[in-house]
Amino acid sequence: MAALKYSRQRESIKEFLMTRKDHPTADVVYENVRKIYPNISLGTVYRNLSLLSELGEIQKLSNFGGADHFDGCVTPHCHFMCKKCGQVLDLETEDLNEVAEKAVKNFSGKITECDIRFFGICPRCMNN
Amino acid sequence: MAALKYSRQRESIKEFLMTRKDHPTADVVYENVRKIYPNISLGTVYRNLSLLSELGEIQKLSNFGGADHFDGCVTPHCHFMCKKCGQVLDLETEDLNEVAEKAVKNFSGKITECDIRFFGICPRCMNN
DNA sequence: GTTCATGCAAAGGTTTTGCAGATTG
DNA sequence: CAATCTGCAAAACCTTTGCATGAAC
Repeated sequence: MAALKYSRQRESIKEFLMTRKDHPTADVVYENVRKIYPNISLGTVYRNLSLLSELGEIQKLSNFGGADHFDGCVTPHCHFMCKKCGQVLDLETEDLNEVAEKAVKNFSGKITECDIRFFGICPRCMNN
Repeated sequence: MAALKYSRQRESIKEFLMTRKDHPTADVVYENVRKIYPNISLGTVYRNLSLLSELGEIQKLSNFGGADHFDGCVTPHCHFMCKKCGQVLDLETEDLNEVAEKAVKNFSGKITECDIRFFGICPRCMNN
């Protein structure tokens, strides 16, 4: 496995994700990190987002529809997507993964992960 | 809203999906329906898969990484994706959506849907 | 004959990749 | 100096769309 070397771009991407409580797409990350490193390329952003999520330092939220979203917070929690504005929010829930895995019947494979997502209208869109 | 007209292509796409218990991607649907209608185009397959899922006659599973998968069975059930072979399978579970929605705390928006997905190793890959 | 569906091909959006040069250790 | 990372651009991938023709009603 390749050794990891420091890169200021990667550091900046991670820092940016930490400061956001929404869950930006790669493109949004790119636009923002570009304010600090104007020459950074989209390819580098994608490469580092992939790398960071393999390392478990960020979370990749695949397929809430269009582009992937990224979450700087890796403690397990559920997500909610607003069908009106497309925003992805964190949800506070009771511990669900255990419950979910217990609910599976007659399966002879091995379950290693469970992902629960909610859809609906977000608080902000409720008032419009 | 536009009136719906019969098309043998749409019929064939739906029939094909009904006979499959796995959850093929648009591309697999295309390859198979092509055996019956060699001139059908990928665009038509996509258009009809979209239409059928809007009509509620099939289910679109856009949550598993790469291409979308389609399920001819519309009764609610959970899905499992094998991390080794990429196959998407049905899972038999207790009724979970209700449990899940009750577990949400302190949320002032409105939840209309909940989607639970499982990942791991499928029975077939366990034996290899 | 009007409307909708099709086939084709081009374009759209998102993500990955090859490569030469820059950076890190 | 060797290994990794970057910027750039091209390509890959999946899906949607415009348009002229064909099928359904």
